[in-house]
Amino acid sequence: MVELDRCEINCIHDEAVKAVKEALFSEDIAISLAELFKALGDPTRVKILFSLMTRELCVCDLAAVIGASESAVSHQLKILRTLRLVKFRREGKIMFYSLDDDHIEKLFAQGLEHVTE
Amino acid sequence: MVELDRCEINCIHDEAVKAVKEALFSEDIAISLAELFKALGDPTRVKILFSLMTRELCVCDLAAVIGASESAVSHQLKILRTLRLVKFRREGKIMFYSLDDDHIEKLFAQGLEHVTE
DNA sequence: ATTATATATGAACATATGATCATATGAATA
DNA sequence: TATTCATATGATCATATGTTCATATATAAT
Repeated sequence: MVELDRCEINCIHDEAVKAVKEALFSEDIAISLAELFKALGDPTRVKILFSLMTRELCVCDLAAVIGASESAVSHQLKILRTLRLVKFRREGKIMFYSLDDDHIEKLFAQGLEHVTE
Repeated sequence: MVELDRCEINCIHDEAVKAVKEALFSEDIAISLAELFKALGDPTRVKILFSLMTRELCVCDLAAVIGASESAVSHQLKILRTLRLVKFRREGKIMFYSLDDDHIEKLFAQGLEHVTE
């Protein structure tokens, strides 16, 4: 608040701030977006999601593929489920997980472009 | 390790694990990808980046637009700079920040699709 | 019914993160 | 060159995060 006052007098470019503020999406959307990206922001979850891009897998297989404990994988799957990034179906004792939609593929493709360029 | 042994006997679908393991990218890439997404996984940084999609802005303007302290913005800009998500140019005392490439726009577009559907 | 198996969940712990405050830097101006 | 201003940085602290271990649940098999 105090800083805003000082700033308005000295440095702020008023029209720029006003214009950008109007274009800025809502707090809610910013938080949702951040939550989505945060879910993708962990190596274990990245590996889980990338593994599921090939085919559906059970928790045990996922753990073996990415080299993590089944408990750790299960915990991370819960986060991915909450954000509707993965879905699952039960077959007896086994839960098969798969990607919930194709957004992840596209996000990964974009992300890889940035990372590998 | 112990769990792997137990698992191999009981639950693992060997060919599936083998196939997916081969398709899986390297540990390094997984970590880089996670770092990129993690950088996008914070409301303050999301707002900064989205603001910069409209036009270049100085630290002071950014702080005013998103309603955060200039110090907080500066700290976050450092993270974004490290990951080559933003670039900057100096004009006297003022630093103007802008997006470093167009990947962020595409990532945001994809992310918004998921979040708002 | 009892046991085994696949997965889920809760508690605990170490580490990471983001904001704030104080201070430092670097450029313009008096 | 002394001061002011815009930004950067370091320290600190409260909170969040991810793993592990122990335990619970749900299904299948005996």
